[in-house]
Amino acid sequence: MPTRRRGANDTTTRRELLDATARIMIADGYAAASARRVAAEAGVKPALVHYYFPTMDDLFVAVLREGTEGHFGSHRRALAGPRPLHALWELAKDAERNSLMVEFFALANHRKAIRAELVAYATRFREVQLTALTFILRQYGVNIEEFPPVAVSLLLSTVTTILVMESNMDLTLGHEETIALIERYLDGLEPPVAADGGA
Amino acid sequence: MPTRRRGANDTTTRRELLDATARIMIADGYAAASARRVAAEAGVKPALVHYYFPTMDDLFVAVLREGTEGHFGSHRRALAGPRPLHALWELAKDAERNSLMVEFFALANHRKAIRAELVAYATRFREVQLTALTFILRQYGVNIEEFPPVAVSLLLSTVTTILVMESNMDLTLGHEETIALIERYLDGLEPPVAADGGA
DNA sequence: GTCTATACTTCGATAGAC
DNA sequence: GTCTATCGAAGTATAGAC
Repeated sequence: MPTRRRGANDTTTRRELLDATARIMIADGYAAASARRVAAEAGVKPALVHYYFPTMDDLFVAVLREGTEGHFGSHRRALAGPRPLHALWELAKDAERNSLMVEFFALANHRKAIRAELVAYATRFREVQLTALTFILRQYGVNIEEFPPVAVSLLLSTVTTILVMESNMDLTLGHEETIALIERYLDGLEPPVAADGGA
Repeated sequence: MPTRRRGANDTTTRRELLDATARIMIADGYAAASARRVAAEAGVKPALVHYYFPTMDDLFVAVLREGTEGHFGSHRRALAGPRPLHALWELAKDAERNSLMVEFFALANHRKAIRAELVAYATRFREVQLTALTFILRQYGVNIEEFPPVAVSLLLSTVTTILVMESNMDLTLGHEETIALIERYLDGLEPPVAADGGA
């Protein structure tokens, strides 16, 4: 189901509206991303926002959906490298992406269209990561009864999301220690020298 | 520094305004907690909201601050019982409280007064829990170089916050497994039979 | 495709009667 | 302490000219 819109999909103006929206959401929160503000940030007039995106929900859904595509690509590349667990962790730590996702979580709390899109995305993402982690953890000899891949997937993204939420308000007490704890654990599973083949 | 207000502190109307605000925030998000809506929920007229709380920020700060007091009490009681780690975990899982705190996190992203209050609260809370956990983990024979209490504190509240955020939008993939993983770990440290005294 | 102009809604906040 | 009435700002969205 494509995003509802009037304007063509590959216009540069459309692209700039999407980028402007994401920038504003990251910098000042979703509440600041009004049609007027988005238009100003993109250098056009407010009515043009509604030309490309009939409602603001359509705009937010498009930002989420099209940002998501790029993220799945990064995820695939992370898994293809020599230390996939570390690469996943680095990807999960991305501050801008996490800030944006936190805004979408907040938005989804009271906007049905966005909630549906976010749930679809998050479910698909966790399923993809689940498949990959099942393979990786097994390869590293982890007891996957004890550490179910789906739980590991959730923990990875969970912790980084909160760390970013807190950092955004200069609340960093305990962050360093938590990151070090997790990275010690990852180093234990997946040492710097690339371990390929069986456990 | 007391909350800025005009009306007296112990009025039942004032109390009802605070409760109404919290209920609305939990049910429909902070954006739904307008002066008009809060007044309707409390059964009074909108102007009265501004009589007790000159600005909406004053209202939100009061909800946060006065809800916080009760939470510190629950926390103290949790620590006094026979299985403090499990009690802390159960407390952290409280869905309503987490929903409310998620709303405050979102609010804090673009409201300075609320950010300041939230940071003060979260810092104080983590410090209190740090002191308690340092004692408890040492008692249980945990290597606190490897598992710094401040990191354990952060992990406990982090995971439950995200689980509630996700549950609120019916996204529960992996939740069961993650909770089971953590509870297995807690059971290992703090078995059902009350272990008092040294490691 | 982009603009001007504007209708309509909802919000926070205040003045002043009771 | 609570109400009625209202102001001004900001938001979404649309109509219609260019």
